[in-house]
This record gives sequence, C-alpha cells and structure tokens, in this order.
Amino acid sequence: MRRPDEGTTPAAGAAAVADADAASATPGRRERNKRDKQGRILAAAEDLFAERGYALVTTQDIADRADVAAGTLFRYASSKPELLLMVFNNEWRRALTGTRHDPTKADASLAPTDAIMALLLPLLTSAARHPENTAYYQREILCGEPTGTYRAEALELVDGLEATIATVLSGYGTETPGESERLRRGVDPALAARSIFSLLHLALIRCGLGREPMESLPDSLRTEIDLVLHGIVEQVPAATAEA
Amino acid sequence: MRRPDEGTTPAAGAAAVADADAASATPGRRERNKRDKQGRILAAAEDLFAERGYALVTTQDIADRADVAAGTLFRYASSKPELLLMVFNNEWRRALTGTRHDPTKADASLAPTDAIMALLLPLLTSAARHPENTAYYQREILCGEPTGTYRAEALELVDGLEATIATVLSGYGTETPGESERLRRGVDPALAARSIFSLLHLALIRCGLGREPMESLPDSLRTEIDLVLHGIVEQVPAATAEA
DNA sequence: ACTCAAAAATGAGCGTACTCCGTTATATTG
DNA sequence: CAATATAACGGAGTACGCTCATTTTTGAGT
Repeated sequence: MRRPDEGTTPAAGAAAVADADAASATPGRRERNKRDKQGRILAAAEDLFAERGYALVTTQDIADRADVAAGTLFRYASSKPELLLMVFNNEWRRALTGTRHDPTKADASLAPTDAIMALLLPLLTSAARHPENTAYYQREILCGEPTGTYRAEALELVDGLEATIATVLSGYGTETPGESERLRRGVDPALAARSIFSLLHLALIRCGLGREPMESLPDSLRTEIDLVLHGIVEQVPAATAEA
Repeated sequence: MRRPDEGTTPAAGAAAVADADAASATPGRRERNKRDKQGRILAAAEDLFAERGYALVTTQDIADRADVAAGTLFRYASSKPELLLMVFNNEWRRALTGTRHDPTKADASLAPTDAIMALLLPLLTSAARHPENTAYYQREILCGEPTGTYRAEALELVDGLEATIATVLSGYGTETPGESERLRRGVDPALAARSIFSLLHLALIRCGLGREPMESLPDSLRTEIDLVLHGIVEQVPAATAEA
C-alpha cells in the first residue's frame, strides 16, 4: 500500500550488509525496478509533452510509451498534472544549475533590475522552448492540488529562488561604496521577492497562452520588475510643487 | 445550429409589430424560454457552487436542478469552467456596483494605496464569502480557455477595473495642491494597474486554496500594493552614503 | 389550419483521468 | 528451501465532462 517514492531503505533492516553509502548501495531488485520504471515514465512524459503538448497527451499514451500499465502510472505520479510538475521541475533545475552563483556576493555593481533579470533569464529561455507547457506548469504551481508530491517540490524550487532574490535585494541594504541604490526602509525582502515572482508567474502564463508574444517577454518582464523595484508613485518634494 | 446566446432579435424580421424598445419588447415564446432556462441555469449553478463548492458539483447536478437535459446545459455555457465564470462575473458585478464612483474625481486627499484598496475592497469581501470558488474563478480568468464567452466577459470586467485604477493613478500626475505623492516619470499607469492586479489575482488564489488565511488578506494585500506603489529600492542620496 | 425550415432540446454515447481489487514479484523468516 | 508477508503491478471498471445524431418545438409563409 506504500507509494514507491515514499522511500524505505532498499534492502535495509536486518540486512547485515556493511553498505557505506546511504541510498545507492546494493539497491536490490525491487528498488532497481522502481528506479527503472520511474526513469521510463519521466522520459516518456518528457518526450510526449514536448512532442504534442500537455493537453493532447493522455495518461494512457504515457503509460504505453513507458511500458507500464495505466494503473501503475499513478503509483509514480498521483495525477496528470503531477506528471507535468515532475517533468518541469527537472527542466527548471536543469535550467538553473550553473546560473546559481552565490547570491550573497552577487555583482554589487549591477543595478538590482539587472541582477534579478540575470537570475530569471534561464527560466525565460526554457519557457521560450515550451511556451504552452510552461504556462500549464505555472498554473499547477499556483493553483494545483495542495497534496501533490511534485507540486511540493515545485514550491520548494520557487521558494528557493525567491529566497535567493530576497538575499540579493538584502545585499543592497549593506551600503557598499559602488552602489547607487539601496533597499527602502521597512521593505521586507521576502515579500518583495514574492511580488516579483508573481509578475513572473503571470507573465509566463500570458505568453504561454498566446496573450503576449514570447519574444517580448524578457523586455516586458524587465519593465514590470523595474516598476515594482522603483515604485509607481513618488513623494512630491515639498518645495518643488510648481504652479 | 446557433447558440442561444449569440443574439438574434427575438421575433424580428418581417414582424410588423411596432415595438418601441430594442430587446425587451414582445420577446416571443422562443426568446422567453431561452431567458427562462438561462435564469434557471444561473440560479442552479450559483446555489450548487455555493453549497458544495465548485469541485464537488457535477454538470449533471446543475442540469438536474435547472431542470434541463445534460446536453442543453452546454448550449448555455460551453464548459463547466464557463459556468463558474458566468456565476462569478455576476457576483463581481454585484460587488462592484455602487462602489464604482467616478474615478476621475477620486478623493485626491486619499493616499494612492488607500484609494486603490477602496476600489478592491468589495472584491475582498466577496472573496471572503466564497474563498475556494473565488480561487477557481481567478484560475479561469488567468488560465482558462481563450475562447470562452464568459471568460471574455470576465476579462472585460478586469480590464475595466484596471482602467479605473490606471485613471486613479494618472490622477496623481496632475499636481493638485493637497497631494503629497505623484506618478513617477516614465511609469505607464496601465502597466502599473496590471501589476497591482497581478498581486490581487495571486493573493486571492493563495487565500482561496488555504495557503494564507482569509482574514489576513486585506492587510497583506495592502502591504503588497504599498510595496509596488512605492518601490523596493531607492536611490542613495549622493551625500548621505554614510561609512 | 397546414407545411416546412430553422432553432433548440435531448440523452445515449464517447474519451479520458483515475480507482480498486485480484494477481504477481520480491523480500523475509523459520 | 518452503512458507509467508508485503510491496508493486495490472487492467477492467467508474465517474464525469462533453459531443452529436435525433427528436421536438417554434414561428413564418401560404
């Protein structure tokens, strides 16, 4: 009755095998089979979503290509949306690795808008490759079943990125000589990061569903982020109030 | 083969009836039947969604309560999500009427944050009554089928409100004596309004799906709007850069 | 009043996501 | 190695959103 993913140590228990490493040592046939199927399912979903688009792929299609029964599929992902989340969590992780330089020593000479855009750029590149599926991905992240395993993973991913952005923003608080901008007093960096991500989510959805052309996304997102960074209104300098 | 909604004049054509008004005069049996069913369907959907929540209501349930056949339902709304949009467009219209004082002469003494919150408050009140369904409504507005009739209506509603907010923001450009804030140079009021709405959409979703308690919504939304209005970072005054 | 074309309603039927329980494969124990 | 327990699998079955061919209703023309 256990799901295959909710890990139990493979051949653990009384097994007196002196396995040094935690997970990967002597997985046992069962564990190997599971891993194998997991891999096949991931590959099948990846390929089919890419080929036909999320909406035109049936779970049966995926099961067939992965060479598992229809019912088995749902032991590895509890729903079709969860399959999408599984695939795209991978995609986003891939896109992000390498770009994720230590945020604490982010290039301070960069204007905050540019610093943040640099962090988000790989996601935009990925989105340009799969616009529609990316939109569905965003939808599931934002509105999906709260219980999904892969959705939880996606939320972690997003939270991580938000935290990174928050850290970058906080960096502008410590007055380094080169900087010309600093965090406004009373602003919660975490909340600020979340607001920026809100814009990203919805921009990706707009483009993915064709409400806005994909090419204009980097520019328009930059403009939006710049807006929230610097604000919509400003104080009227007491003296300057002309007329 | 025509949908009932794609209006044709009721008993129009060669009918020599000297009907003064356009739509409401002598509708003819057909038109009356349609209106009647439309009304029954709206009422049924409204009630059932409110009673059980969107997810737990089947289209069959709605058809039964409206006393129409299952197939007939889809002549009045092309999908289940469209039924939700139909219901909530009404709800939002109801919530907004009365509050929509002329934005061009909005109380200029009000800080922009308060002015905008005043416009959005009725929506928050409505959301508090149907948190989950409101979240689904937002989802459909943002991610729904681009072809839906009622979705188009919803987008118009939202666009209208955004335009109102944009107008309010523009108002802060014309330097009225009382004001202490003005629109920053180079800021597009329409884009600003859209960003604010992005925050609203996602805040409603977060609360509706239980990621945030409903009670805290007005406060937290206010904080977010305040953030985007006044910005996250500020220029470092050349002289003030201490240390 | 009768005919006829068009519009609307109907409900059986279809595709698909997901479930459930009987079967099979794997590990554990004596 | 046999017996047993349990995890994984399979695939027929189910529920539900939606479609479509057919039937019914409506209203204009004669």
